[in-house]
Amino acid sequence: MKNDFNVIEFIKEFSTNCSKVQIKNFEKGETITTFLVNRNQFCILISGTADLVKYDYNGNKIIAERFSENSIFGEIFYNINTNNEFIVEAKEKCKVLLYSYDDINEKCKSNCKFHQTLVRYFPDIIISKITDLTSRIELLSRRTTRDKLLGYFDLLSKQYGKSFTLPFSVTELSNYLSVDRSSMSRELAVLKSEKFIEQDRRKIKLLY
Amino acid sequence: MKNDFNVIEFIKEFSTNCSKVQIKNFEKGETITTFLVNRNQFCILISGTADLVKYDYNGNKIIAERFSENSIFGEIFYNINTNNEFIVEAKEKCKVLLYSYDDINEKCKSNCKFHQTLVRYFPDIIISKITDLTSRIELLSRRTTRDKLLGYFDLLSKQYGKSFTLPFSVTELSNYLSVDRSSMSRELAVLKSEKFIEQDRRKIKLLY
DNA sequence: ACAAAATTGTTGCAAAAACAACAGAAAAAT
DNA sequence: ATTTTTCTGTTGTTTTTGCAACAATTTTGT
Repeated sequence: MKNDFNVIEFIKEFSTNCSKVQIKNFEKGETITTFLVNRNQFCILISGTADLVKYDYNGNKIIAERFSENSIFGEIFYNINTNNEFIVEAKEKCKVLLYSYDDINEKCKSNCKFHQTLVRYFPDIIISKITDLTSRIELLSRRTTRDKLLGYFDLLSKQYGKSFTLPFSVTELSNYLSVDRSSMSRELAVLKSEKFIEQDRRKIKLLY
Repeated sequence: MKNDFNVIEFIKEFSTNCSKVQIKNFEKGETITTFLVNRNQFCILISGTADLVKYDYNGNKIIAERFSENSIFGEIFYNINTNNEFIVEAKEKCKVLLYSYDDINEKCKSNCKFHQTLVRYFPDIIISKITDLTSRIELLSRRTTRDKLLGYFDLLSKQYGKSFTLPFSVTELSNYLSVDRSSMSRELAVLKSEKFIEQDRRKIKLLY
């Protein structure tokens, strides 16, 4: 029940005339939304890839989260108190569902299929998001670049096995792990020289 | 609706004879639960303080999250795939509600008040958890100890103003920010010498 | 009230990460 | 097809962090 639910199916079901839903398309590089004012926006990425990014005062880019098909995001999940400007950037063509979330139980006038399905599955959708965030916290709490890399490779290997292609470019990965790119590159070189991994750009093979 | 909801009230309302709910007490230092097997446990901290902790292979303690009254936690929020052992430790006397979560819509036989309320408010409860986790990610993604400290002080000052008492001991704070205690202590000394803050143990005053 | 244990602040030193600059490779744009 | 831009790997240098050890203070336990 929890894992075989496909948001896409859910999207297909909703009646497109639901007054509280908008579907928008974005081109690569466009800003999908910013987390500045509290519009209670709740979004589902129907297709494409997007990043939740922030720039610190040094100009370092931080990729706080990466969204892919079926990911959920939006202002409702973000504490607007902080004075950090987050931006959701489309990495490629994206189709996004935008929903104005006030209360899960507040439906549109017609109580359409979309709302019925949303109420039914929202808890599960959102629990899996928490799961993701918890893993992310575990990763970021690691102290060394090496541990972050190995921890991240671990997560990927659970899904794809010993050989996989990073969902990030090397530069983006460093932003995702919140470390300096060249330092990370140096650490990758060490891991290679120690025969822990093979790596060529995005292609990684774990040798342990 | 979202923010004035009090889980305690919700607890008071539920009929204690709900077959899917357990209430347990824990003494300081006791392990409330571990995230090792997938029992789909969902917990609410009714009173007390507890930490979600992990120890890395160097013996460094990591406080992944701190729970206080009304916090929710449990295995359902944790990706059991990772080979990291997390423990929820009681920091003081704790009263905990344990609920076996299969599906939010699967109620007990009597469809008691607890289940009615849970279904009604679960989305809001859980959204506020995501908000907390997102802030935490922002904090951990900061690269320097100084930025982490200032970022954390920022969060606290939003709530308490320029003067406040840390909810952590200095040692615990370093575990929470995932930095070395002595390094953090050194950085605090620098912030003091630069007249950015005043600090004496848990007492902090921001001078900016 | 006293002893034991834990916490705190400090410092020297070693290790790691950030910063900066550069050349070659790949990707994107025209 | 060619130019421009971005990405990648590398390395020297500086800065920051981690580690270790210690004394002083505070908290805890008996």
